[in-house]
Amino acid sequence: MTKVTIRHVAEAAGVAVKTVSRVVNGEPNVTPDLRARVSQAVERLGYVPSMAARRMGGSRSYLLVALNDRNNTINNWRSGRGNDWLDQMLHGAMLACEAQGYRLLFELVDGASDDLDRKVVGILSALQPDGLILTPPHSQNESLIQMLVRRDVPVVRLGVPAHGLGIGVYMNEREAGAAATRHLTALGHQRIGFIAGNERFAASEARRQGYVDALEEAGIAPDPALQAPGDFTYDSGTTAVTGLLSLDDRPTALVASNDEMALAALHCAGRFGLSVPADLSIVSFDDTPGARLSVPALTCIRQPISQMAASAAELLIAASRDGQHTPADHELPFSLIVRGSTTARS
Amino acid sequence: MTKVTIRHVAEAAGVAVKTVSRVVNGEPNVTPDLRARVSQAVERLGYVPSMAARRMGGSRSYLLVALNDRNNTINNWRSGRGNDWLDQMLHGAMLACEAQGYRLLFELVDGASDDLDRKVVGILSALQPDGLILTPPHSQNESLIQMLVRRDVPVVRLGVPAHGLGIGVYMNEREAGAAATRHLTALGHQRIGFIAGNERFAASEARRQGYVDALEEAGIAPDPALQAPGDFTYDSGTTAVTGLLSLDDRPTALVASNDEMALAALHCAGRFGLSVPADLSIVSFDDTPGARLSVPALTCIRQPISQMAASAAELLIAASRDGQHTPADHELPFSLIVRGSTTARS
DNA sequence: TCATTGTTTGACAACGTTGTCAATAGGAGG
DNA sequence: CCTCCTATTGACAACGTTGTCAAACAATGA
Repeated sequence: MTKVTIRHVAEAAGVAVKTVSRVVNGEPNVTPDLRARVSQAVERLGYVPSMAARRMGGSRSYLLVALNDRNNTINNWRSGRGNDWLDQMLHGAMLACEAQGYRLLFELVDGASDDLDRKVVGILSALQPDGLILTPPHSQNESLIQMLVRRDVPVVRLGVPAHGLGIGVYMNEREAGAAATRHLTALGHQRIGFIAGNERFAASEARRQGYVDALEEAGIAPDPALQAPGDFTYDSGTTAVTGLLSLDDRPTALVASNDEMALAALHCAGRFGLSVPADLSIVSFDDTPGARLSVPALTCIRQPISQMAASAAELLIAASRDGQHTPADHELPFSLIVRGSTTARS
Repeated sequence: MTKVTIRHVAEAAGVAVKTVSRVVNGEPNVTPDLRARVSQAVERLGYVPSMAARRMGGSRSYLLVALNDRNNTINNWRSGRGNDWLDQMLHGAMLACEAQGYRLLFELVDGASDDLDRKVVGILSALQPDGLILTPPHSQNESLIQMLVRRDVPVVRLGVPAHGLGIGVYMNEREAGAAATRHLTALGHQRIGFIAGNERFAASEARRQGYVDALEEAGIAPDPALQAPGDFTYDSGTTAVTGLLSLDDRPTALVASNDEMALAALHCAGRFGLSVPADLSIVSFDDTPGARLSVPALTCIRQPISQMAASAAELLIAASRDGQHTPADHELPFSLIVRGSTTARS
């Protein structure tokens, strides 16, 4: 009933502790006979190695840390990612960790540059993780990442290309912006408005560029008056949409940079006597639960969040195991989910 | 630039490592002189003790683990708690941990009883946390908790009274159900429907009882026909509401056991030609973002989730520090947030 | 046969901290 | 001034694992 250590297993199996260690870690050079005896003892005693001792004795900690900005998790949708971004991220990363005997520790950080650096170093010193997952907007913090790379900590940057500094796992935001817009041009829309996201996030500008790309593809001249600023919040969506719908030559369709602003657009349209999608088509980004439950449900771009997180974890584990530190970029596919908020131009 | 250990600090300050340990841990019996010298060295070298080594050497791990059911986090609102339950929980618990130099590790578990027990024991062996936070529905799993108590692991049970087994941190669900209902009776409603939650969660039945309590208080005989089953999902809400609104003597108000089913009710009401709140008042539970963004916004009961989580963490830290293991119950207050979905009976 | 190579096994130090206990210093009381 | 007690400091073992290295043994080739 008391704590069972590697020594107990060794004794039970009649071998040296090092042999148990080898078996538990799947190392080579153990005869099948011994391997079986040890495995049986492990099973029978219910032995699970202590992470702390592993970290002390060996060179790995079997721990990954995910850094998230505090403002992104507080219950306010302020980040534009919605609460289930976190949810999916954790789910994806944890499954991948679990499969490889790793654990994920989730940390909240905030604060300005210097303070943040100090905090991250503290986390590194205390936890000594085998790798770090950075989420937006910190995944764009070049100086922070430089510091981490200098310290030889494997780093995955979620949501942005790494461009040689760390490992990037992301979707093509620009292409996604284009896909959203193409969906509308294909439906015959010509006047298409765009509600931008918070500039703090690199994805915001990329999506806007994609929007412009698709318009040009369709031979439509991008009209600056149709591009409204936003910051991912409901209120900013209301402001933006009010402006766009007040134009003399109002748009027949909108691309909103996230679901929340799209919901604002949905409600706002009603105030202008417009019905969605008959008078106004709306495409957005995120595919949050709110987007599925609205009436009509929103056509939107879905990010492969949990796959991105799973890849991130796998890449870090591989990097730490092989002691490699190769920068890399991994682009994952997004998907366009067509629902009731878009229709052909009447 | 390399790893700085307690030995480096000791050397820099010209004292023994044990003295540094004492200063870092705020132990008594160190002269102010030395304390200052050591603190300064710690600061200058940027020393942060290694959690792994602390766990190895000492008796504490400075780590709490929160156990959550996998089905509650997957992006589907299936649990009835909405995604931001997780968000708020993490936020509250982490803040409390941070304030005391602890860390929180979030773990997903699932599976049936035996399997679950084994998994939890594995987590205990690997991580050796100073305490465990259980979320619903596992916080109701008496056999699991008995096992944990037997192993002397401090346990907080979130969302339910502990009744002598572990530490309970919760809100009074029954009273909350009554408060929601009282709000409606006070507005003059007589025919008040109730949409129940998933029976797997103890809160579901408690809320229903509170509903009955409030009706009786108001001298209204509870009508079984007005009580519809549900499981916290949108679809179950639709089914329930369709049934209730199809009654000859249809209710003028509804209590929904969570926001998502309330949103279903909101949409459903439209299909029956009823407008909310003029023809149908709706009160719900959770106060999720969706409840605030709907039109009209939902009147609802708000759980003090992040406070509950913070208390949980604080109680565990105290319990582990004092080596105490006293069962206790802590009830936290809920709040009724009145918004646009309720009005006086016309 | 003997040296050589490779495979399997284990002994032992090391990791960075805290718990224990002994040594020392400083003060109080006689 | 001496003794006793307490406050302060430090030396050292211990925690549970893995890395390193050497020993024992088996297989290979000359």
